[in-house]
Amino acid sequence: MTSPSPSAGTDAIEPPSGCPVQLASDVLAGKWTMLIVQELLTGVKRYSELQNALPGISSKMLAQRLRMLEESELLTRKIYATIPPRTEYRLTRLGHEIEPVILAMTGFGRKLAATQDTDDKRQASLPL
Amino acid sequence: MTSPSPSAGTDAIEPPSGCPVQLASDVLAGKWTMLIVQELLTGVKRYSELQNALPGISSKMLAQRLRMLEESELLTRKIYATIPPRTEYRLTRLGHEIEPVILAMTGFGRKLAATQDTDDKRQASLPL
DNA sequence: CGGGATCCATGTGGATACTG
DNA sequence: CAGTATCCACATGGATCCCG
Repeated sequence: MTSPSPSAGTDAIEPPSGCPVQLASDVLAGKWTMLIVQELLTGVKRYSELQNALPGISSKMLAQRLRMLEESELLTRKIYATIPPRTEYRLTRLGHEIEPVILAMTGFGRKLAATQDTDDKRQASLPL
Repeated sequence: MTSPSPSAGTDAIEPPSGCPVQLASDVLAGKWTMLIVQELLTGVKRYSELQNALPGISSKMLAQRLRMLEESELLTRKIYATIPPRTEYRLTRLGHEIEPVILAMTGFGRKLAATQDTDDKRQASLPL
């Protein structure tokens, strides 16, 4: 990335297959995935806690995303066979590696919001 | 994030609306968006260069994403009304702010790949 | 409480063809 | 070269009902 050599021989093109960015966004895609991870980043959460923290999510989507993240080994599920049942979701070590992504997206999201805020025409002709 | 206080009074819940992460992933979502930005991060690119660098993308998707990114002020389009026509795409300053996100995702993507690689049962019982 | 199953509306994205 | 237009297949995701 940092080597600006346009005609380097070793890196042919860089197809989507095998591209780390593609792998990551493949797993993190989906409307709620990032938000779920963001919640889990603050600690262990139960199913109902997640559902409560994510206003608007349906139980289907929550369960689905949770399962996806589990299959990708980003979180673990701990089931307490009690009555009433209780399930705890906890990020794995790999799951915690998502934090820099969340952080970066938070930073960018803020700049995006700030830009759209100061977006009125008063200085639309600012140089690039 | 770093304050583990579960019952802090100032942060009620954090609905998806207004959440920076949601804003960012809203703009960066889409199958090819990240890859396009990644290409543009290395410098100015023409339409055909992008299409060439992104094997499998259709002209429709490329144009569509490019327009989206332009509307979000993440890139600018410079059209040369020559024959044959020539269009150059260049990230804006705001667009370059995506780089940390790409970098973070690259890092995570690599760890993901490495984990899936060393995923055979030989040490499935490693501690979290 | 923590889901699974089903149905369905919409969005996303691919293929193809056409244009300035 | 740099797109646009149209059609269509499939994936995403919401609503609702049901179950252990």
